[in-house]
Amino acid sequence: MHPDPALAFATHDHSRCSGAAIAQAEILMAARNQRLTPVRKRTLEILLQAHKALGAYEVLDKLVDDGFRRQPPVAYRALDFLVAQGLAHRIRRLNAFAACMYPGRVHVPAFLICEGCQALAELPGQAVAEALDTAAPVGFKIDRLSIEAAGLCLACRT
Amino acid sequence: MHPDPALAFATHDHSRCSGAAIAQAEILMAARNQRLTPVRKRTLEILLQAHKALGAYEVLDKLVDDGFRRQPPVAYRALDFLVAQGLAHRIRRLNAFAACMYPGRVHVPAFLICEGCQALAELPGQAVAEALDTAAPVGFKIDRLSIEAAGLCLACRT
DNA sequence: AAGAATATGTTATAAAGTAACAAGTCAAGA
DNA sequence: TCTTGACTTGTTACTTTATAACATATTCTT
Ligand SMILES: [Zn+2]
Ligand SMILES: [Zn+2]
Ligand SMILES: [Zn+2]
Ligand SMILES: [Zn+2]
Repeated sequence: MHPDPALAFATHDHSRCSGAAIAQAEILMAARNQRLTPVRKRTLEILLQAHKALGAYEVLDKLVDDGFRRQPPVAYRALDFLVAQGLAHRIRRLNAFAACMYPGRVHVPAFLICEGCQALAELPGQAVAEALDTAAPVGFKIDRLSIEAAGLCLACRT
Repeated sequence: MHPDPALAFATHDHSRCSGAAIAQAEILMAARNQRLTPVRKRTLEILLQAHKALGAYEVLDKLVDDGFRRQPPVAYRALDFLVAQGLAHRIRRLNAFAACMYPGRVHVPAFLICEGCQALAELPGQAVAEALDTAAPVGFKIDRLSIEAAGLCLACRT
């Protein structure tokens, strides 16, 4: 994943994308009295370093490389924690997870998924959410919103 | 599912909702030289008569009552056909399916899911899609879009 | 009637996600 | 310091969701 949606589909030095995010997550979790334990931290790193959304079992495979056991709850617990804390999002179209690009900030995530290169971009979807609120019947109160678009990025179309 | 989103969360005579839709599907499939075979037709009826989105295995259970065999491909094939023809939509948040309320018409479906009563409403999401297109990076071409909101309808909030 | 395309029957398996309970860790209060 | 309670992890087993693969049947075209 990439902090700048415009760069998500462009080649770039990706290693720098994830460095600061971990540090920020540490601060955020300390402020909330939540524990960013080794599995959780490593899971977040794995998501941050990926160029795409990762399935729980893909994450699990990478956790195994770090000495954790290959058992689904290991991955799901860590992922569920990250999602609950807003450090990651679930991408339902893909049965997958991705690190949040705006951790600690109130936002409505919207995702663009390139079906050519699998790259994923998270956009601020506030305007999208407002358009939906306008269209919704009076009285319906939206709690959680998934906005997921599949398509082709500029590079993959040419 | 309900033709009028405003009525989706209100009690009403539901049997009338599905009657015309089947006839329209027949016409539409004939026009496209597609075959609305017995399983497919029955599957569509099942979706139309439900007050909520149905999982493939829920559909399968109902197909069994009609004499079809309880084998996953039976349900998935029929559902996949309906989705491909735009007669049904897949609701990814729920791993479920729902009959389309605007079959044969070009539209961007947006869904409201009540977590109290499980009722589902399909709204025209064109405005929502335009808001997302505006927010997307230049060059990204959206093919398919999922807009799914979970929340509480008026009745379930009170 | 023959051949091609489409649809269905059937078996088996893959992929994704969760329940349940035991055991360990940690930090606050007695 | 010891105890207690909350949280976290280890582990087994299982449920739910979805698809691959191949045989058979039906329908459409020539
Ligand atoms: Zn986010
Ligand atoms: Zn691409
Ligand atoms: Zn529709
Ligand atoms: Zn409701």
